[in-house]
Amino acid sequence: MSGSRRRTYSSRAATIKDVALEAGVSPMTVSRMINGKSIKLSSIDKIKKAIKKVDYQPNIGARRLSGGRTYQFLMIFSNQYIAYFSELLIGSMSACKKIGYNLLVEGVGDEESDKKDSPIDYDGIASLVDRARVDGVILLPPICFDPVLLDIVRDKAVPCVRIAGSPARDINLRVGCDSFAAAYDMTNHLISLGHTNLAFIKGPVNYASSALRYEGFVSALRDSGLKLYDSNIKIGNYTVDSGLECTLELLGQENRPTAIFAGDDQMAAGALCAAQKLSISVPEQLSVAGFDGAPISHSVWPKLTTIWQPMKTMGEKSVELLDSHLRQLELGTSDNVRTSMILDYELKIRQSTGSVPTTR
Amino acid sequence: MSGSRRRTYSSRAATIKDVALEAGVSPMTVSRMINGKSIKLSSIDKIKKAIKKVDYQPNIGARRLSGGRTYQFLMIFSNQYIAYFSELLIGSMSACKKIGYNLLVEGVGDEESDKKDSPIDYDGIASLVDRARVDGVILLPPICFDPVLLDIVRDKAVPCVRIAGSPARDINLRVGCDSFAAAYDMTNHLISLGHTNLAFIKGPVNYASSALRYEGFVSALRDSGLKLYDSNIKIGNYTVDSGLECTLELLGQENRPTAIFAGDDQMAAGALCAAQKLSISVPEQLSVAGFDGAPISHSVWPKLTTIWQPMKTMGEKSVELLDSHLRQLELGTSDNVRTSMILDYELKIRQSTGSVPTTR
DNA sequence: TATGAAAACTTTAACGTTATAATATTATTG
DNA sequence: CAATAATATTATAACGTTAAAGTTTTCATA
Repeated sequence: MSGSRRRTYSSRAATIKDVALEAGVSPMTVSRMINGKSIKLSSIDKIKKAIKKVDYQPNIGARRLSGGRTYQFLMIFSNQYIAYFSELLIGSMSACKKIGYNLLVEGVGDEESDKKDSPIDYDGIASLVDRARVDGVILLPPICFDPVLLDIVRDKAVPCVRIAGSPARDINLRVGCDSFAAAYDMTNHLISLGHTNLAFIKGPVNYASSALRYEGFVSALRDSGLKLYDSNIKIGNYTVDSGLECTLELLGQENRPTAIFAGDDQMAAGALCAAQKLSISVPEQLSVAGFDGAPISHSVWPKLTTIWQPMKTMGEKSVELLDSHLRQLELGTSDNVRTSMILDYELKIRQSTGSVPTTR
Repeated sequence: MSGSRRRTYSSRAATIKDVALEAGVSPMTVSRMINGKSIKLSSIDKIKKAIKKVDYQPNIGARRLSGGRTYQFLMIFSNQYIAYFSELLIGSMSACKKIGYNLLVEGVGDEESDKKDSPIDYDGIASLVDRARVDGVILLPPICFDPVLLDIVRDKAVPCVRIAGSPARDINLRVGCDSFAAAYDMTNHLISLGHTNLAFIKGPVNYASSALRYEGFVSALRDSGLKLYDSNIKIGNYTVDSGLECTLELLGQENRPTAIFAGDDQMAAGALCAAQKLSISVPEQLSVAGFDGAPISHSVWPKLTTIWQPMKTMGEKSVELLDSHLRQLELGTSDNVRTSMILDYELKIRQSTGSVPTTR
């Protein structure tokens, strides 16, 4: 009975038993407390103190083994938009660590960004949810718009958070920014610089975010009484190359715009490339704006004026949302769940936008 | 006795017991087999078949609870070089999934890339290794060069893989590319284009990778009998801005180089910015080469000629190396451990390098 | 062939948590 | 205030694996 049987570690981590002993209650009461079940007020205090005193942290292995949960969330991202997710991932991971969860990460789609069609391995995802028995799923854009994937998630009846533009379908957990308002603000920034001939490069048509950003752009123009030329609307696919293509078209036109608002930073970077190719200087002769606040936005020259989104926080919040949702499910408390979280964005004015050229 | 007591899932995952029953041996034999202990040949076959038949996958929670291991690795990266690690991370995660491990991820240093000094929270790391009881640590560059961190890892006696340039100190597990050879090759590529006046932008002096890349450059010059001007060596810090600064200096000189080899892609991107600022066209008037094959290398225009490194594979291999090291430790088999893995790089010739300008 | 040592295997108990069921306490009602 | 209902607590068993100890088999040697 002299201590632990097998552990070779020098020090032993505190267990729930230690807490119980310290607080003078049974281990089960401590467990109930940790899991948010109802507890006598007097006990709550004692247990909290005891937890702090013995520096207790739940053993995830034991929890998983005993309980119905797996204490794992699954984050699904698109291999085509890796840049997007580093910060999100970091945020989610740190939030997971806090609540004693593990985060699985799965990339879907083809890794070559060249290939147009990305055959997603739906069966793979489905079986992953089955085998790994994750307690929740986090869907990153753009796959959070994928109808097949959404159906799978719904069929598996696994809680799911979408990180993205708009509320949609049966999945009601969501973290995002107000894309419409952000695009509206950015457009007004351009208008305030004196631009009257503005162009917009949309993202893929089947992404909800594309539409919202575009609508914000259109609304701002309308509210300022500015005309929107059809020829100033191009459709890209959130890649540098597509931004370059679209911009070449835009700048090759008769009635050339003085400002280009790209639906994301990749395409905005492409726009910069195009301008450079044509020896058009930014921002003197052309203003370029992006969206996302991706790393690339300050790796190019001039640095991109863009809409910065709190990616790390979005990652954190998505985990917290899942967690509170699970608690609600468990307790049977219904309805008063917060299902949607809209976070603040920031309009980052940098060097790629400037006042409208006087002569032309 | 009617089935499981509490699980609410519809189907039950196969356990080691099921395998044992199917194979006609005891669960313990199956366990021993899975953990690489010596087993009779005849049994191996039966058990393998049984595992496949019942579709068995070890329950990580139970393993962790029972055994001495935690089945967790910790990956430590620098917040200042996030772009670096997405692919590495993905590789490591997928390898972890294969061997039933979890991957914790921890960023250190300040997140603002502006700040010059990055106060690393060493105590935080130390306590993380303590509390989380990770079975192994993966150190990404540049923190794999940090002497304090290396000391901590050694003191904790936790197995550690370094992903980086050179073998060093007491930590002998390592995955990387041959930086010297890669830089040598790249330099030869530039020389083969006719350049004779080459410049190099080094990374921070205390990073081993910086030195190796630089040495490769120097050697190639020497082997071709080319002169290396002191004024053509600048020191940056692996950021776009520093690349821009250094390049402005280089191009402001009397004896202006026709090719600039930057120690990494970020600085190479900065070099492109500088050229653009000075209206020097790349590659017509100036060739620029990078190193790493980072995402940014094909987000700029012209696309960067660079040394592509198999980041994803490096991530995978680092996990596999840790795993086999742990097995060796457990079995007591010594010495014949593979401690270092050098992977192939690729010289990606893209648009930022071209033949030496004829007139100047 | 008997003997002992090594190798392969099995039994038992334990890891730390929570589900369930049984018990104790508190609150509510007639 | 007794009786009942509601709430809070506790005891027990189980989750799936592996360490340690005990048992059998295999193999080499006397």
